[in-house]
Amino acid sequence: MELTSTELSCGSCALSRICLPANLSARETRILAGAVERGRELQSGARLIRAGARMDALYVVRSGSAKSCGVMNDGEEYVRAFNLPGEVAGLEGFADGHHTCDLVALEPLRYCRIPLGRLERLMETLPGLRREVLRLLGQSLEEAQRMRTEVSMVDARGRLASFLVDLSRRLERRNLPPTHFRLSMSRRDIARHLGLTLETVSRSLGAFRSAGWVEVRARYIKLLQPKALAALLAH
Amino acid sequence: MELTSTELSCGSCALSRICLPANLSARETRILAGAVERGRELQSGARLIRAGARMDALYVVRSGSAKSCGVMNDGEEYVRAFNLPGEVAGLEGFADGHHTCDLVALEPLRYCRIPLGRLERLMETLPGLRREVLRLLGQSLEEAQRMRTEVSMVDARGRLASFLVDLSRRLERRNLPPTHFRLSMSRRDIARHLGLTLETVSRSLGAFRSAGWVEVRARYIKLLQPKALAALLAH
DNA sequence: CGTAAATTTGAAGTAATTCAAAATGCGTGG
DNA sequence: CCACGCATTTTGAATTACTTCAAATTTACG
Repeated sequence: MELTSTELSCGSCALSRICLPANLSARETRILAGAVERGRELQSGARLIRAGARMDALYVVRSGSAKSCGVMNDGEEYVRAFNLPGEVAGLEGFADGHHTCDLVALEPLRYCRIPLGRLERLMETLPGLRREVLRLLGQSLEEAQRMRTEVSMVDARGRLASFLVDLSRRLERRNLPPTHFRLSMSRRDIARHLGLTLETVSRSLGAFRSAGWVEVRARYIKLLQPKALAALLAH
Repeated sequence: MELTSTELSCGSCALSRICLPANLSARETRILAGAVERGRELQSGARLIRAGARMDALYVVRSGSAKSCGVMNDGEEYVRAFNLPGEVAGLEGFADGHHTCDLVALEPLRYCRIPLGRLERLMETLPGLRREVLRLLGQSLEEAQRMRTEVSMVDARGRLASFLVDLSRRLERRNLPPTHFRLSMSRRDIARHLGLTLETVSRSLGAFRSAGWVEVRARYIKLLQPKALAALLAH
């Protein structure tokens, strides 16, 4: 039906400026849209991707949020990334065709799915898509490497500040309030992401609160002085 | 001259099983080789890539070794990776067309260079090359994410053990002695790579020596009990 | 409204850092 | 070849940021 197909098309999606089609021509976007499958709504805790599974598609968060996570051999969980709407997950599967971490919904989640076979065939003919996939991979790589040096060189407060400022920026890009938001992830998830314990995350947040930089009520965060947080990053 | 062109061709390069052509057909390798430029020998300390520079090519170490590094805003150096022969550097530039870290020779270094324009044109027609570049990016991403969780979850000795075991594996793949090698990087470089201080690296190596797991004489390392080191990783 | 989960707060312990000095290795020129 | 001097590495002692363990408090949800 006309309406449904309009809803499905990337061209009319609110995320198109952020998502994979961001830098594609209208024509390329239309063709890509033909390969995109829309997933049904998943509930919090649902697993979109499982570590070890064959990589059969790219997944894009459409609404809600997710974490890319796994467990170390000692059973400890780690969190590689949090995924907001428009962000592509599962790219690490390009390494050997298998995923190495789970993708877990943090709240009710809708997503799009681009089967790998169709993506590869489209990349053959669409140079823009080719460039975009490379850009996406490069961006994820850059981000992972930046996070790596951050975890090893910056102290707990610096890392938490960086996390909050980065999240704020990403929300802003999505036209969501950048200074007044709800964390969809637990303190434990944040800690596992930043290489800290949940107690240290809580204490650092407490320090920001005491300094008057943020307002914290459970998972609701208000950034009162984002610049003070950003200043922590400059060291 | 015939000889020179033979030397230049990827097909006859000793690294072809490890390098970019690893999974390419003979035909694709031949075509790719036509786009590869051979750099002159650089001396230790020379900078192949500069952070901030426009990404104009992919660089591959042909002999010697290099580090991918940069400086934090507080002036501290960090080391994202060490690059051995056959390893491609500068992939993070795909993010926005600019490099974000330097590539510095750790010893006399020879390299190959694949201009980006030619690479992109070749990817248009060579599906194998396309897949290989994606694989390479995926692998770098996976590696960066793995390192990130390692830095945040594993203690100093575990990280150093992981570094030595990984290096050993990479040397082995290159038909170099995996248990008896010379480190081309300083303790400081290793520390900056693992998110430690050089003193901690030295002390951890000392602990391995005391345990009879390694023999250390300056930069010469002999792995006496690689399995003991590998066991540290399993936690 | 009540119970389990999540978060905060507290106190003690520890691995790694920092600062400092000694020892070793390495290249250079006598 | 050996001696010199500088850079790297090792070793030592004190400090500290973060963790760990434990308990109180708040929040979420049936």
